[in-house]
Amino acid sequence: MTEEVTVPERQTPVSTRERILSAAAAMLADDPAATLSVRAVAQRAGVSTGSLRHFFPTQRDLIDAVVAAIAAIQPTDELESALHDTTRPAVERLVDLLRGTLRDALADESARARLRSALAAPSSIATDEQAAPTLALERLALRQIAGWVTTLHAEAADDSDTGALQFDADAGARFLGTVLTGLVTEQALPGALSRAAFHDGTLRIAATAVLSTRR
Amino acid sequence: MTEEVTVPERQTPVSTRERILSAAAAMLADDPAATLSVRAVAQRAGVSTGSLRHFFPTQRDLIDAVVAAIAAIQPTDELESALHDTTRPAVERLVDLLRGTLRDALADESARARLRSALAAPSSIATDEQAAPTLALERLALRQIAGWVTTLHAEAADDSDTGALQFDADAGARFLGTVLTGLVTEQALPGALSRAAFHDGTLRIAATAVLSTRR
DNA sequence: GTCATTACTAGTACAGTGTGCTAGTCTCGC
DNA sequence: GCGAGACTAGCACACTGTACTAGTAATGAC
Repeated sequence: MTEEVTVPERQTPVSTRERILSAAAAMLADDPAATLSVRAVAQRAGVSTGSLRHFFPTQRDLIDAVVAAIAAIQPTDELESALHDTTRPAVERLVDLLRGTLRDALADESARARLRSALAAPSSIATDEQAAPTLALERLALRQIAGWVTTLHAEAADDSDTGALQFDADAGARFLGTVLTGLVTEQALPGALSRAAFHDGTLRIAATAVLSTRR
Repeated sequence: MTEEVTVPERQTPVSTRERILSAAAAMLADDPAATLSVRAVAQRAGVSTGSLRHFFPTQRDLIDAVVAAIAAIQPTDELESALHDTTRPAVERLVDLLRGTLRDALADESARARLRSALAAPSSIATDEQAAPTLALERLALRQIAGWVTTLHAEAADDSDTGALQFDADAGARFLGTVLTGLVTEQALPGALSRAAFHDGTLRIAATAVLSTRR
């Protein structure tokens, strides 16, 4: 019998499920473009693939759970407070929010490394299945931007004409996301200094475009 | 055509490369979301994976070649002629031009490689001196876009109010360039397939924004 | 108490993926 | 002839997701 150990450890101090989720989240933090392969997550969590598959029968289930967990933690920036400062034009506020997002992205030292690793991925064609983590996180970010756009657009439409028929906040958010991606990429390219001066102009054009979709 | 057969068949009636490409194109026609796995394409083309890999060392090369072949059906030069096709809305024409530019950029493997290597540079701070080539090429592209914008904007301002005070074509071109950069980058990231559907929407927002700078 | 049902863990097996590698064939220039 | 290079074929490796079985621990019924 021996029973030399494990008396308290026997009953999972942290549940296996928790360990799996936190391992997956850590991997996603290391590399947002990670595929979150079942085996890799299980190994990092220190459990077997069988255990993992008991809680998450399919990879999709795992990814959904991880993204949901991350989404639950999402804190609200102080930038958000500027969102409702109605003393300033809506476009200016949106530009501020975008500028803040851009600044955060550029300030992150590892951002460029992650972008590079994503681009250097061996098979970056990747089926949509493999891209699921990336897409899910992207959707999360876009949802936040879409929230800003919806708020500001409703407000703008309020003090002008009724307008804004069939306004598509998702398309606007996606558009703004693309603009930010472009700015981040350009900033990682040579000659960044001479381009930085144009950021505000570009952001203003983009913000104006999204907030004046009436017509 | 009496002699309907086989005289030239002895020596690869259709080159292996052609067969591979047409097989891949056929598979893409069957299912636009097909993954185009190396083995599946080789089997459908009736060649071995080794042969396929001789012509297309990597899956990326294969897909690029297929996309390029499909894209080649519609040459770019005629896009320019569409610039002055006043029967169509200016925004539509600008979207077409941008779409063509984007397509060319995506089909160009060396463009991706350059983007990757530029981002991989350890300290990409790089003085503006070193960045001279990059900036020169960029200026060239932006000048072309600025030309389009100027032409189309002048036309649009013509049939509406005088407007367009202090219109800045350079800022608009730079903005459009950033959008294109963003799209190219996103397309190199995982999940590109599911994002491609939004390209037109994003380009249309951008084009509209640039061409309606009056106020 | 015993015992059965359930929850969980571990590990293996299979089919599929991209890519590296070697060995063979074939054709062309000398 | 014959050597060099283009081409072809196929296997091996390291991955991937998932199905599957076997074993262990906890829980509840009786």
